[in-house]
Amino acid sequence: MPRPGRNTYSDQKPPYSYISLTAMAIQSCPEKMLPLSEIYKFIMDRFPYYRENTQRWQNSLRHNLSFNDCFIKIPRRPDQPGKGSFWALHPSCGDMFENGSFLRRRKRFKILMAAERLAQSKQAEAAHYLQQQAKLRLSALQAAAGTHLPQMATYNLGVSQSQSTFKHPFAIENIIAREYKVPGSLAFSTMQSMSAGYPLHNQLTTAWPHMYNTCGVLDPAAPISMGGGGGEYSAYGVPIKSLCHGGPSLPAIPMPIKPTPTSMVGFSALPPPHIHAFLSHSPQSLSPTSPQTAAGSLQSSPSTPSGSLTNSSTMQPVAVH
DNA sequence: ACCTGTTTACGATCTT
DNA sequence: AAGATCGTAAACAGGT
Repeated sequence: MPRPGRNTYSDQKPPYSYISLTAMAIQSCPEKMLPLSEIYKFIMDRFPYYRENTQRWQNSLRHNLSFNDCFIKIPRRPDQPGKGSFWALHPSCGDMFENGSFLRRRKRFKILMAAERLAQSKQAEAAHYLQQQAKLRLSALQAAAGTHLPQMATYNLGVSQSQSTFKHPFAIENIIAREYKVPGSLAFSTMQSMSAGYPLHNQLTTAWPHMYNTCGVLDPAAPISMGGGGGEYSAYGVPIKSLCHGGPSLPAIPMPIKPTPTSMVGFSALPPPHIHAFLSHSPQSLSPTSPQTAAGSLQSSPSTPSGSLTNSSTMQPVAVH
Protein backbone atom coordinates (compact mmCIF):
# COMPACT_ATOMS: atom_id res chain seq x y z
CA MET A 1 0.00 0.00 0.00
CA PRO A 2 1.50 3.32 -0.98
CA ARG A 3 2.09 5.70 1.82
CA PRO A 4 0.57 9.03 1.07
CA GLY A 5 2.37 12.25 1.11
CA ARG A 6 1.02 15.12 3.05
CA ASN A 7 -1.94 15.66 0.81
CA THR A 8 -1.62 13.24 -1.98
CA TYR A 9 -0.36 9.90 -3.05
CA SER A 10 2.35 11.52 -5.04
CA ASP A 11 2.57 9.82 -8.38
CA GLN A 12 1.58 6.43 -7.17
CA LYS A 13 -1.79 5.03 -7.83
CA PRO A 14 -4.02 5.75 -4.87
CA PRO A 15 -5.44 2.72 -3.11
CA TYR A 16 -8.97 3.64 -4.00
CA SER A 17 -11.28 2.29 -6.58
CA TYR A 18 -12.94 4.59 -9.02
CA ILE A 19 -16.11 4.18 -7.07
CA SER A 20 -14.37 5.39 -3.95
CA LEU A 21 -12.74 8.26 -5.72
CA THR A 22 -15.98 9.33 -7.27
CA ALA A 23 -17.80 9.07 -3.99
CA MET A 24 -15.10 11.13 -2.32
CA ALA A 25 -15.50 13.82 -4.91
CA ILE A 26 -19.23 13.91 -4.54
CA GLN A 27 -18.99 13.94 -0.79
CA SER A 28 -16.50 16.75 -0.82
CA CYS A 29 -18.88 19.33 -2.10
CA PRO A 30 -21.64 20.81 0.04
CA GLU A 31 -24.32 20.02 -2.49
CA LYS A 32 -23.31 16.37 -2.51
CA MET A 33 -23.52 16.26 -6.22
CA LEU A 34 -21.05 17.12 -8.93
CA PRO A 35 -20.89 17.23 -12.67
CA LEU A 36 -18.53 14.83 -14.34
CA SER A 37 -15.98 17.49 -15.09
CA GLU A 38 -15.80 18.45 -11.43
CA ILE A 39 -15.32 14.86 -10.43
CA TYR A 40 -12.41 14.68 -12.84
CA LYS A 41 -11.04 17.86 -11.41
CA PHE A 42 -11.34 16.71 -7.83
CA ILE A 43 -9.45 13.55 -8.55
CA MET A 44 -6.74 15.20 -10.55
CA ASP A 45 -6.29 17.91 -7.96
CA ARG A 46 -5.66 15.44 -5.21
CA PHE A 47 -4.07 12.54 -6.95
CA PRO A 48 -1.29 13.39 -9.36
CA TYR A 49 -1.39 9.87 -10.61
CA TYR A 50 -4.58 10.74 -12.39
CA ARG A 51 -3.12 13.70 -14.18
CA GLU A 52 -1.82 11.34 -16.77
CA ASN A 53 -3.58 8.95 -19.06
CA THR A 54 -6.72 10.92 -18.54
CA GLN A 55 -8.45 9.25 -21.44
CA ARG A 56 -8.07 5.87 -19.88
CA TRP A 57 -9.19 6.46 -16.32
CA GLN A 58 -11.87 8.93 -17.23
CA ASN A 59 -13.43 6.38 -19.47
CA SER A 60 -13.31 3.91 -16.63
CA LEU A 61 -14.81 6.41 -14.30
CA ARG A 62 -17.67 7.18 -16.65
CA HIS A 63 -18.23 3.49 -16.98
CA ASN A 64 -18.47 3.20 -13.22
CA LEU A 65 -20.89 6.06 -12.95
CA SER A 66 -23.24 4.51 -15.42
CA PHE A 67 -22.79 0.95 -14.40
CA ASN A 68 -23.08 1.20 -10.66
CA ASP A 69 -26.41 1.81 -9.08
CA CYS A 70 -24.78 3.62 -6.22
CA PHE A 71 -24.45 6.65 -8.44
CA ILE A 72 -27.46 8.55 -9.53
CA LYS A 73 -27.71 11.11 -12.22
CA ILE A 74 -29.42 14.35 -11.48
CA PRO A 75 -30.23 16.47 -14.48
CA ARG A 76 -29.47 20.12 -14.46
CA ARG A 77 -32.30 22.47 -13.93
CA PRO A 78 -32.83 25.17 -16.49
CA ASP A 79 -31.20 27.64 -14.16
CA GLN A 80 -28.10 25.48 -13.91
CA PRO A 81 -26.60 25.73 -17.36
CA GLY A 82 -23.66 23.58 -18.20
CA LYS A 83 -22.64 20.35 -19.73
CA GLY A 84 -23.76 17.03 -18.52
CA SER A 85 -25.74 16.11 -15.46
CA PHE A 86 -24.89 16.12 -11.82
CA TRP A 87 -23.90 12.92 -10.15
CA ALA A 88 -24.78 12.03 -6.59
CA LEU A 89 -24.61 9.05 -4.33
CA HIS A 90 -27.65 6.94 -3.87
CA PRO A 91 -29.09 7.40 -0.37
CA SER A 92 -28.65 3.74 0.47
CA CYS A 93 -25.28 3.16 -1.03
CA GLY A 94 -23.17 3.82 1.99
CA ASP A 95 -22.77 0.33 3.22
CA MET A 96 -20.74 -0.90 0.33
CA PHE A 97 -17.28 -1.12 1.70
CA GLU A 98 -15.77 -3.34 4.25
CA ASN A 99 -12.43 -4.95 4.86
CA GLY A 100 -10.97 -1.51 5.39
CA SER A 101 -10.17 -1.38 1.76
CA PHE A 102 -11.56 1.05 -0.69
CA LEU A 103 -10.17 -1.01 -3.47
CA ARG A 104 -12.83 -3.60 -3.18
CA ARG A 105 -16.33 -3.40 -1.92
CA ARG A 106 -17.87 -5.88 0.40
CA LYS A 107 -20.82 -6.06 -1.86
CA ARG A 108 -22.06 -4.34 -4.86
CA PHE A 109 -24.81 -1.84 -4.42
CA LYS A 110 -27.67 -2.98 -6.53
CA ILE A 111 -31.21 -1.91 -6.98
CA LEU A 112 -33.68 -4.62 -6.27
CA MET A 113 -36.10 -5.86 -8.82
CA ALA A 114 -39.75 -6.27 -8.06
CA ALA A 115 -39.61 -9.98 -7.27
CA GLU A 116 -36.80 -9.52 -4.84
CA ARG A 117 -38.63 -6.72 -3.17
CA LEU A 118 -41.67 -8.89 -2.82
CA ALA A 119 -39.64 -11.56 -1.11
CA GLN A 120 -38.19 -8.91 1.12
CA SER A 121 -41.52 -7.51 2.09
CA LYS A 122 -42.58 -10.95 3.20
CA GLN A 123 -39.51 -11.21 5.34
CA ALA A 124 -40.28 -7.80 6.69
CA GLU A 125 -43.75 -8.90 7.64
CA ALA A 126 -42.33 -11.86 9.45
CA ALA A 127 -39.84 -9.65 11.18
CA HIS A 128 -42.52 -7.25 12.20
CA TYR A 129 -44.59 -10.07 13.55
CA LEU A 130 -41.69 -11.37 15.59
CA GLN A 131 -41.00 -7.92 16.94
CA GLN A 132 -44.61 -7.52 17.97
CA GLN A 133 -44.51 -10.87 19.69
CA ALA A 134 -41.37 -9.89 21.50
CA LYS A 135 -42.97 -6.65 22.61
CA LEU A 136 -45.98 -8.48 23.90
CA ARG A 137 -43.87 -10.90 25.83
CA LEU A 138 -41.84 -8.07 27.23
CA SER A 139 -44.97 -6.26 28.34
CA ALA A 140 -46.30 -9.39 29.89
CA LEU A 141 -43.07 -9.91 31.73
CA GLN A 142 -43.09 -6.34 32.96
CA ALA A 143 -46.65 -6.61 34.11
CA ALA A 144 -46.03 -9.90 35.83
CA ALA A 145 -42.86 -8.78 37.52
CA GLY A 146 -44.16 -5.39 38.35
CA THR A 147 -40.85 -3.97 37.33
CA HIS A 148 -39.66 -1.78 34.58
CA LEU A 149 -37.34 -3.77 32.48
CA PRO A 150 -34.89 -1.81 30.46
CA GLN A 151 -36.11 -0.93 27.07
CA MET A 152 -34.65 -2.84 24.27
CA ALA A 153 -32.48 -0.65 22.18
CA THR A 154 -34.36 -1.74 19.13
CA TYR A 155 -37.42 0.02 20.34
CA ASN A 156 -35.67 3.09 21.42
CA LEU A 157 -34.93 4.69 18.16
CA GLY A 158 -33.81 8.22 18.47
CA VAL A 159 -33.87 9.92 15.15
CA SER A 160 -31.86 13.01 15.64
CA GLN A 161 -28.91 11.54 17.39
CA SER A 162 -26.87 10.43 14.49
CA GLN A 163 -27.61 13.27 12.20
CA SER A 164 -25.55 16.04 13.61
CA THR A 165 -22.41 14.18 14.48
CA PHE A 166 -22.05 11.56 11.89
CA LYS A 167 -20.09 12.10 8.76
CA HIS A 168 -20.62 10.03 5.73
CA PRO A 169 -17.81 7.53 5.35
CA PHE A 170 -17.04 8.88 1.94
CA ALA A 171 -16.47 12.30 3.39
CA ILE A 172 -12.97 13.10 2.45
CA GLU A 173 -11.79 13.47 6.00
CA ASN A 174 -13.19 10.12 6.84
CA ILE A 175 -11.33 8.49 4.06
CA ILE A 176 -8.05 10.22 3.75
CA ALA A 177 -7.41 11.99 7.00
CA ARG A 178 -7.50 8.76 8.91
CA GLU A 179 -5.76 6.69 6.36
CA TYR A 180 -2.49 5.23 7.54
CA LYS A 181 -2.73 6.86 10.90
CA VAL A 182 -2.00 3.60 12.57
CA PRO A 183 -0.80 1.21 9.95
CA GLY A 184 -2.63 -2.00 10.18
CA SER A 185 -5.26 -0.86 12.58
CA LEU A 186 -6.51 2.22 10.95
CA ALA A 187 -8.00 0.36 8.12
CA PHE A 188 -10.13 -1.33 10.66
CA SER A 189 -11.25 1.95 12.07
CA THR A 190 -12.16 3.11 8.67
CA MET A 191 -14.02 -0.07 8.10
CA GLN A 192 -16.15 0.63 11.09
CA SER A 193 -17.05 3.91 9.66
CA MET A 194 -17.72 2.52 6.27
CA SER A 195 -19.84 -0.36 7.32
CA ALA A 196 -21.97 1.57 9.69
CA GLY A 197 -25.08 3.33 8.66
CA TYR A 198 -25.18 6.99 7.94
CA PRO A 199 -27.78 9.62 7.54
CA LEU A 200 -27.39 9.93 3.86
CA HIS A 201 -30.75 11.55 3.65
CA ASN A 202 -29.06 14.70 4.77
CA GLN A 203 -27.11 14.96 1.62
CA LEU A 204 -29.92 13.82 -0.54
CA THR A 205 -32.29 16.31 0.89
CA THR A 206 -29.72 18.77 -0.26
CA ALA A 207 -29.28 17.20 -3.61
CA TRP A 208 -32.91 16.55 -4.31
CA PRO A 209 -35.08 17.46 -1.37
CA HIS A 210 -38.16 16.86 -3.40
CA MET A 211 -37.58 13.13 -3.32
CA TYR A 212 -37.76 12.93 0.43
CA ASN A 213 -40.77 12.59 2.57
CA THR A 214 -41.06 14.06 6.00
CA CYS A 215 -39.02 11.28 7.51
CA GLY A 216 -36.10 12.15 5.35
CA VAL A 217 -36.40 8.90 3.54
CA LEU A 218 -36.35 8.42 -0.12
CA ASP A 219 -39.97 8.19 -0.89
CA PRO A 220 -40.89 5.47 -3.32
CA ALA A 221 -44.24 7.06 -3.68
CA ALA A 222 -42.80 10.42 -4.47
CA PRO A 223 -44.37 12.12 -7.40
CA ILE A 224 -43.22 10.32 -10.42
CA SER A 225 -44.44 11.10 -13.76
CA MET A 226 -45.51 14.37 -15.04
CA GLY A 227 -47.00 14.43 -18.40
CA GLY A 228 -46.02 16.82 -21.03
CA GLY A 229 -42.36 17.39 -20.69
CA GLY A 230 -41.25 14.22 -22.37
CA GLY A 231 -42.75 11.66 -20.07
CA GLU A 232 -39.71 10.23 -18.43
CA TYR A 233 -39.19 12.95 -15.90
CA SER A 234 -40.58 13.11 -12.46
CA ALA A 235 -42.60 16.04 -11.38
CA TYR A 236 -39.42 17.66 -10.17
CA GLY A 237 -37.33 17.23 -13.20
CA VAL A 238 -35.58 14.11 -12.06
CA PRO A 239 -35.64 11.43 -14.68
CA ILE A 240 -37.13 8.25 -13.40
CA LYS A 241 -34.34 6.17 -14.79
CA SER A 242 -31.87 8.25 -12.94
CA LEU A 243 -33.54 7.55 -9.67
CA CYS A 244 -33.85 3.88 -10.28
CA HIS A 245 -31.56 2.42 -12.77
CA GLY A 246 -33.31 0.35 -15.32
CA GLY A 247 -36.42 -0.30 -13.40
CA PRO A 248 -39.48 1.02 -11.71
CA SER A 249 -39.13 3.75 -9.22
CA LEU A 250 -38.25 1.68 -6.22
CA PRO A 251 -35.93 2.37 -3.38
CA ALA A 252 -32.62 0.69 -3.79
CA ILE A 253 -31.25 -1.62 -1.20
CA PRO A 254 -27.70 -2.78 -0.89
CA MET A 255 -27.54 -6.46 -1.53
CA PRO A 256 -25.09 -8.46 0.46
CA ILE A 257 -23.66 -11.47 -1.15
CA LYS A 258 -24.72 -13.53 1.79
CA PRO A 259 -27.09 -12.90 4.62
CA THR A 260 -25.30 -11.96 7.77
CA PRO A 261 -26.18 -13.24 11.22
CA THR A 262 -27.82 -10.00 12.19
CA SER A 263 -29.78 -9.72 9.03
CA MET A 264 -30.94 -13.27 9.40
CA VAL A 265 -32.76 -12.36 12.53
CA GLY A 266 -35.45 -10.83 10.49
CA PHE A 267 -34.55 -7.24 10.01
CA SER A 268 -34.85 -7.69 6.36
CA ALA A 269 -36.89 -4.62 5.87
CA LEU A 270 -34.43 -1.89 5.34
CA PRO A 271 -35.03 0.67 8.00
CA PRO A 272 -35.08 4.26 7.01
CA PRO A 273 -31.53 5.53 6.79
CA HIS A 274 -31.68 7.53 9.98
CA ILE A 275 -32.97 4.58 11.92
CA HIS A 276 -30.53 2.32 10.27
CA ALA A 277 -27.81 4.71 11.25
CA PHE A 278 -28.91 4.62 14.80
CA LEU A 279 -29.16 0.88 14.86
CA SER A 280 -25.74 0.56 13.43
CA HIS A 281 -23.94 2.75 15.89
CA SER A 282 -22.75 2.19 19.30
CA PRO A 283 -22.64 5.48 21.16
CA GLN A 284 -18.89 5.57 20.96
CA SER A 285 -18.88 5.34 17.24
CA LEU A 286 -21.02 8.32 16.64
CA SER A 287 -18.20 10.78 16.51
CA PRO A 288 -15.56 9.16 14.45
CA THR A 289 -13.64 12.24 13.57
CA SER A 290 -12.15 15.18 15.27
CA PRO A 291 -14.15 18.33 14.88
CA GLN A 292 -13.30 19.62 11.50
CA THR A 293 -15.33 20.68 8.61
CA ALA A 294 -16.35 18.13 6.12
CA ALA A 295 -15.27 19.77 2.93
CA GLY A 296 -11.77 20.93 2.52
CA SER A 297 -10.31 19.16 5.46
CA LEU A 298 -7.94 17.40 3.15
CA GLN A 299 -6.27 20.58 2.20
CA SER A 300 -6.47 22.29 5.53
CA SER A 301 -5.29 19.65 7.92
CA PRO A 302 -4.56 16.42 6.21
CA SER A 303 -2.42 15.11 8.97
CA THR A 304 -4.75 16.00 11.74
CA PRO A 305 -5.17 12.89 13.81
CA SER A 306 -8.73 11.95 14.17
CA GLY A 307 -10.42 9.83 16.70
CA SER A 308 -10.55 6.24 15.78
CA LEU A 309 -13.76 4.41 15.84
CA THR A 310 -14.44 1.92 18.44
CA ASN A 311 -15.34 -1.53 17.52
CA SER A 312 -19.01 -2.05 17.16
CA SER A 313 -20.94 -4.76 15.58
CA THR A 314 -22.53 -3.62 12.45
CA MET A 315 -25.95 -4.39 11.30
CA GLN A 316 -26.24 -5.31 7.72
CA PRO A 317 -29.07 -3.51 6.10
CA VAL A 318 -30.84 -6.32 4.43
CA ALA A 319 -30.73 -9.94 3.59
CA VAL A 320 -31.58 -11.13 0.20
CA HIS A 321 -31.39 -14.59 -1.27
C1' DA B 1 -15.00 17.98 -32.74
C1' DC B 2 -15.45 17.15 -28.27
C1' DC B 3 -17.81 15.84 -24.13
C1' DT B 4 -21.02 13.01 -21.78
C1' DG B 5 -23.32 8.82 -20.96
C1' DT B 6 -24.47 3.84 -21.89
C1' DT B 7 -23.35 -0.63 -22.84
C1' DT B 8 -20.68 -4.79 -23.80
C1' DA B 9 -16.72 -7.49 -23.34
C1' DC B 10 -12.74 -9.43 -21.27
C1' DG B 11 -9.02 -10.37 -18.13
C1' DA B 12 -7.17 -9.81 -13.42
C1' DT B 13 -7.82 -10.17 -8.72
C1' DC B 14 -10.11 -11.20 -4.63
C1' DT B 15 -13.52 -13.69 -1.70
C1' DT B 16 -16.18 -17.55 -0.42
C1' DA C 1 -13.60 -23.60 -8.47
C1' DA C 2 -17.09 -20.31 -8.75
C1' DG C 3 -18.68 -15.98 -8.23
C1' DA C 4 -18.05 -11.06 -7.35
C1' DT C 5 -15.64 -6.97 -8.09
C1' DC C 6 -12.56 -4.05 -10.53
C1' DG C 7 -10.05 -1.92 -14.41
C1' DT C 8 -9.76 -1.22 -19.09
C1' DA C 9 -10.99 -0.92 -23.92
C1' DA C 10 -14.14 0.05 -27.23
C1' DA C 11 -18.33 1.07 -29.80
C1' DC C 12 -22.03 3.92 -30.04
C1' DA C 13 -25.51 7.66 -29.37
C1' DG C 14 -26.79 12.17 -28.12
C1' DG C 15 -25.81 16.85 -26.82
C1' DT C 16 -23.18 21.24 -27.09
